[in-house]
Amino acid sequence: MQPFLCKIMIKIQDSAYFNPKSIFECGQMFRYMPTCNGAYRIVSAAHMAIVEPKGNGYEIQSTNDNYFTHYFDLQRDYTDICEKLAFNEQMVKALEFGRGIRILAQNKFETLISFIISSNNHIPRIKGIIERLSTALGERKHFYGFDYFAFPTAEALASKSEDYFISQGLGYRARYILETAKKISQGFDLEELTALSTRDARKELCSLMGVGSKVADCILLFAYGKYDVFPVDTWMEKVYYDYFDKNKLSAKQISDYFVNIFGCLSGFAQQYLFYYKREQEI
DNA sequence: AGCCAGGTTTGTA
DNA sequence: TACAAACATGGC
Repeated sequence: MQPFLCKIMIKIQDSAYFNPKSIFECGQMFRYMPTCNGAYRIVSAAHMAIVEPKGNGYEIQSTNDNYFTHYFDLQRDYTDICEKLAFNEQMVKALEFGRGIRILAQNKFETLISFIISSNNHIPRIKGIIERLSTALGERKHFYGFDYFAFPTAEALASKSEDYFISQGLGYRARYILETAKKISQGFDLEELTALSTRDARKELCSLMGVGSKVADCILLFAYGKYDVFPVDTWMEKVYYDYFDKNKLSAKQISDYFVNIFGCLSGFAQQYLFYYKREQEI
């Protein structure tokens, strides 16, 4: 501890487009814990941050300010995005409801594994499984009196057995996690995909066990900053039929329908709609 | 008590 | 290419 040093921290002066509840609970990340008075403790990869209200904005204390400045996508102007996404009445409502959402720039491996776990699964359960794996296999860390566990490395996951992951409640996803962790630890380079087109990067991600088009789109959106994707899950199918059109379409067709409308801002549109719809019906 | 979840894999035509 | 069954688990 160095109590005499002034701790550098991130200050959010204008909270018009920064709301921790919206950011963390909109379904893009799973390692968050609401504490009190609108504050949150979060873990991303090997880093931890504490986000708390201060004055008209927020203060973020973290293990790595550079990491979280990028993570929160703080340089982006969301005023412009929200203006362009106001396509219809339901979009306006979703934008108003989720005003403080920001699409996070998350760790690629953590996002890959987390969204393999997410498939055909409930968010509360996904959170539980991820915390269990992190506690068991992640490096123990310490920050401001809090113990936390880094997200497990590919090597740490690859060193376990399929039965181990079944014992952790992963069900039939146990095999997917093990196979994909092995592939990553054996040299499959997630960073290399950054330079590829969205289409090519998606194809590469889909070559990993447990990654289909929806999970791939979530990884592209939440970890690669590729915003020209529109992940379609059961909630987004409801959004399509309730707010947009009644034509019976496949998930792939629904995704294409929305990308055709929202283009390079599709990922943002999807996230506002997901948060809005799920919070209405949950 | 069943339904369902931020779907993918595998098999079939 | 398109469609359907199988799939483990547990929160609600």
